[in-house]
Order: sequence, then structure tokens, then C-alpha cells
Amino acid sequence: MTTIREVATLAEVSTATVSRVLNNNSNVKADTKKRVEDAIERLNYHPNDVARTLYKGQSKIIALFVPDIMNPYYPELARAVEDVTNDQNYTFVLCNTDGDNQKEQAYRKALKQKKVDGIIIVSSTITEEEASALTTPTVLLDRKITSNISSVTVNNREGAREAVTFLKSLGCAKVAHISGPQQDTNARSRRDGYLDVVKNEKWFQQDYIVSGDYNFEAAQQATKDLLTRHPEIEGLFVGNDLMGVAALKTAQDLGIRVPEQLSIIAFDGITLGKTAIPSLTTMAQPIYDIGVCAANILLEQINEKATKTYHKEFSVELIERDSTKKRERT
Amino acid sequence: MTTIREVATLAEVSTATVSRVLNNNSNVKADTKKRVEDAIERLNYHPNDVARTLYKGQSKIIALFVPDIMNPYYPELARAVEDVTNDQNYTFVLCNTDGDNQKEQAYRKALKQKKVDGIIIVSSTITEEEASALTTPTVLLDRKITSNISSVTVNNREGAREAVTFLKSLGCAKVAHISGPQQDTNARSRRDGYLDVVKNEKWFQQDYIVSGDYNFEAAQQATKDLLTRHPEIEGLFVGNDLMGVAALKTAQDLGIRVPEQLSIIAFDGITLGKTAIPSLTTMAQPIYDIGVCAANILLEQINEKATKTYHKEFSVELIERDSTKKRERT
DNA sequence: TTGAAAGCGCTAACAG
DNA sequence: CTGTTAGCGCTTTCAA
Repeated sequence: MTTIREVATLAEVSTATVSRVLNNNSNVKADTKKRVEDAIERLNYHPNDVARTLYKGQSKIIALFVPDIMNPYYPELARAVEDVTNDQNYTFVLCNTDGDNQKEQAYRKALKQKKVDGIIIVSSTITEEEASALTTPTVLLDRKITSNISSVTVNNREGAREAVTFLKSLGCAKVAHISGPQQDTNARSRRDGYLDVVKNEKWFQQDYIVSGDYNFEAAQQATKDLLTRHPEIEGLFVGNDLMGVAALKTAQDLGIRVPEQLSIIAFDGITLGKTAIPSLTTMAQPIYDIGVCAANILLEQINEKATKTYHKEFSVELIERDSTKKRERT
Repeated sequence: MTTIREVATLAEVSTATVSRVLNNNSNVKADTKKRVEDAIERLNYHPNDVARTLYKGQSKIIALFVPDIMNPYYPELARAVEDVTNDQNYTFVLCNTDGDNQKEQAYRKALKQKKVDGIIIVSSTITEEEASALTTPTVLLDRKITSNISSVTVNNREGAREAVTFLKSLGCAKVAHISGPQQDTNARSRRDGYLDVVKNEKWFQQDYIVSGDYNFEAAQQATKDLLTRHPEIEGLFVGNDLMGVAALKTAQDLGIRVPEQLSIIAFDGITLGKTAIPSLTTMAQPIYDIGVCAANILLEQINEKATKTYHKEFSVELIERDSTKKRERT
């Protein structure tokens, strides 16, 4: 490793001058600057970021915590955050928390010790106390906590209402719901949205709601149980696209034709839904925009010490594909 | 931030002693140790990793470079690397290179300046010169370069041969291939494996090979062109699962029944294939094991300065699902 | 068994 | 416009 000192020696200046050239904030006479630049070039010198970080207390690293990197929603989000942060010369770190509070805490601690500048946390198990105790700038995704932590969310409940209403408008007489894990805020909101629309229907019964745990296999089992028990169901609102594809597959395995006999709509708008057969109708989140927005808020919080807190809510949008269809009158 | 100095003051020892307790390598008398531990506890002290890194020149960070985080193969791989490295108290960083040499170089430079301890690079555009010039410990995935860089690969060519042979054994008279981008080593190997089996068949013609660029949309278009031009095709060997699902979907859109009229086999063994309808037969890579193996090699290289180089090759395995089927004699 | 002190490589006062 | 110098927080000789 060549150091700033060697550059200084070669250029016959002090390390301070080299530093000035490196950060070009202070004025340096044109030809000394040239000498320094030549020396840097000749020695193939690259500043040591660690020393810089130690001095400044800022690492130019930001992190994204996701509960499950295998769920295709998160790579899409990560992509957005990465694009924004790379643009601003931050290094982007992706951390997988498994929805495990212990693991998340461990990561928070490790990153704090590494002076990571900011964190975006997706819908985790973080408690309100933990959130308030945070000393690193943080943006919460899919989660609004009544404290001064910024958040970016979508209108889950209204989106769910819209999805169920859409199924009804297609002529689905009875609509069931496959929900996410109930400790999850957004899974609860989506279920509540479903309930808003159906709870006063005379046909509605509690076991029209089954839990698929935001997990492919669990959702397959749940769908199978549901459709076996209730063959009369004509519409299915599924809590996310991953489970939506599972439902699609399971229904077909059971010999139920989608969309002719059963219309399925899910939630998220991930690419996976497009590739399903039939392609999946969904309430799409603007995933990329959400990531960009979260990243921008975080960067603003890092740069301007001003503790301004944002709570941005995006709207989901109905994307009609081939898993839903107007029912023939019988 | 509490520092080691404050701890030392409170415990009435020198910073050196605190450091000894922290790293418990040197001997410290039991009760001074106790005093220090109490002080650490009372002050809720956490050592500053950046200072440590500066002194030691090692950051305890390792990185994984992937060409496309949206391709579901990579999250599965990332998961494996993360598990191994977390176990050993490394922080894991995921970087998306877009298969872009510029971007990859930028990342390599940035991480080097941050004293990242090691990098696992997936099938990138890295040249042999670049690879040889590497000063950070590196493991190459899906790429074997004739230099002293360790690599972990799979037997792409033999796997491809096996896939095509399998299709023939099902009774598929004519088998076509949707290939990946030809600058990609493994895409070329898979195509070569296909050619090994079919190039001497009297029915074979060059335009039975079309490129899908390891990309969903491109593969859809390629499949459409291929099957329209050559309705006589009975078997399709697709270069990876992502394109395999695209082919599946496109064939069905064209009214071709899979597997009755057309058998499709792909390559990789990602979860996506299981969720497809019909589920996708594939030559599965042991993705998790590959990640674990690469991580272990890297860690060994980091820890034992011994410049031992490994070249590990894994075997792919045929997983028969519902997109292939023995043909009825006609 | 412990402490003093010299750095790791860089930046930013403060002088000049 | 440039150099001197004092750290950022930690680890590790070297002495005691």
C-alpha cells in the first residue's frame, strides 16, 4: 500500500497538500497540484478509506435490511436502493435478517461498529423502543412507527379493498383470502382491507381466511385446504404475489381452471407474477420508486443533520393480467 | 461514542489493558479483568471496528459480486455465502455488477480502499490480466482462469449433454436449444454440450440454436421465433431456468401443450422452476453447496496466507418434473 | 501482569 | 498557498 506520505515525498510537498489535492476543497497552486497529481499517478496511489472513516466518523456505506432475500420482492427493491446510493458514491450493503429480531440486532450492532452511515429496514420485528433508541439514521419500510423515524409505506388496506372489490365486479360471488403472517403489519392491513369489503356479506365466514405465511409451500397447503373445504369459492385475494403463484399452481393441480372457475388476484407486483401461467393479476406496488424514495430520504437525513422526519405513502395500482376474468352468467 | 480510553479511566487501568481484555489473548489478572468488564458493561462500550481495521489492515468484510441480483439464482447463492461468513463473524456485502466490467472494476476499487478481506466473483467479464493483477483474495465462480485464482464451477458441458440425451430418451425426435449470451463461458459450455449430442444428427440445422441472453423477455421472443419457424421441434434444452420458464410460457401461449407436444428441460435448479406451471425439469446445480464451498475457500485463503489454489467442480443433477414426458408413439 | 508510547493513514485547525 | 501538528480509536511492542 502506498500512502499519502509517499506521495508527499515524491511530489516534494507535505501530506496536507496532498490531502488538499485529493479532496480539492482548499486552494492549491496549479503547478503544485500538477506535481501531486503526477505523483499520485506514478505511484498508483489510492487513499485508504478506513483512515478517512476513522477521522470523519462516516463510512460512506449504507445498508438495506430485508427479511428474506429469496422473496423476489426484495431484489427488486435492493436494485433501486443500490442505484441511488451508488450514484452518490456510497457503498451498498444488503443484509438478510430472516425476520429474526436477534439477527437484526446483531447486524445493527456490527454495522454501527463499522460506522455505517444509514440503514433502510424492511418490515422487521423491530419494536418501538428499539426504533426510538436508534442512533444511526434509519428509514423504515412498510412500517410506520409513532416515533421520529422516517417511513415509506403503501396503502395496503385500501389496495386490498380495491382488489376484493375488483373480484366482486367480475361477478365472483364468494371471495376468500390467503393472508400473510399476522405479526406482520402489512399482512394485517391487507387482511383488514379484505374484511372491510366482505365482513357484512351474508356468505362470509371466518374460515374464508387462511394463512399462507408469505411462503410458497405454506400457501400451497393453505390453498389446498381452503379450496377443498370450500369448492364454492369463485375469487381469491392473496396477500402477496409469491403466495399468489402458489395458489395459482395449487388450484390447477386440483383441476380448477383459472380464471374460468376461479379468479385470483394478489399483491406486490413482482416480476414473478408476469412469468406465471396464467400471468397473475395483482395490486402492484411501485417497488423501484419506493426504494428510490427511501434511499433519498435516508441520504438527506445523513447529509443534513436536520432531523426532519418523512412519512411517505405510495399507492398500489391494479394490474389486470390473465388470472382474473369476468364470470359468465350461469 | 464511548472510547477505550473512557473505559480505561473508569476501570483505573491503561488502554492497553482494556485492549487485552477485549481481545483476551494476553494474560490479565482476574480481578483487573473483572474491573474492566464491569466498566465496559457500565458504559455500554462497543469497540470501534474502523480503528481496528486501520491498525490491522483487515476489515472482516467479504463481498459477493453477482451480474444480476434479479435472477433468482443469485439470491440462493448469496444466502449460502452469507450463512458461512456470518458464522465466522464476517460482514457480508452483496454487489451487483450488471455484467458490466466498468462497474465491477469500480466496485473492486472501492472495496479495496475499504480493506475488504476477500471477494467472490460470479462469472463476470473479468479478464485474465485483471484476475492476475488482483491483490485481494478472490474466488471465481463459474469461471476457471488459467492463473492462480481459485475457482468453483459445475460441469456445464456434461450436464448439457445429459439433458439433451434425456430428451432423446423420451422420444423427442428433434431437439432445439435456447442459449445464453455467448460471451458467457458457461453459456458457451452448455451450447457445446448440446452440440456434442446433436451435431451429427441428420435433422440438425444451425438455426435450432437461438439466443435468449439469459433474460426472460428475450427468451420469450426467441422461443416464439423458434417454434413458429420450426413447429416440428419436440424437445427444448434451455440454457437456464429463467429462460426455461419463459419458454414454457411462450409455448403455451402458442397453443403448444407441454409436455405432451413439447418437452422442455432447463439448467440451474432454482426455486422458480418448481413454481412454474407445469413445474420445470432441470439440470440442477447444488447452488447452496457451491456458495458454501466458495466461501470456505475464500476464508481459508484469507486466514492462512498460504497461497494454495483450489479448482473445485461440482456436478449437476437431473431433476425430472412435469415439463418433460415420454412421448407417445405415433 | 501492567503501562507508556508509537503508530495504522488520513484530515483539519492553526500558523506562517 | 503551504507546512506543522494534533488527533480519529485502537493494538502492540518494549520496559518495567
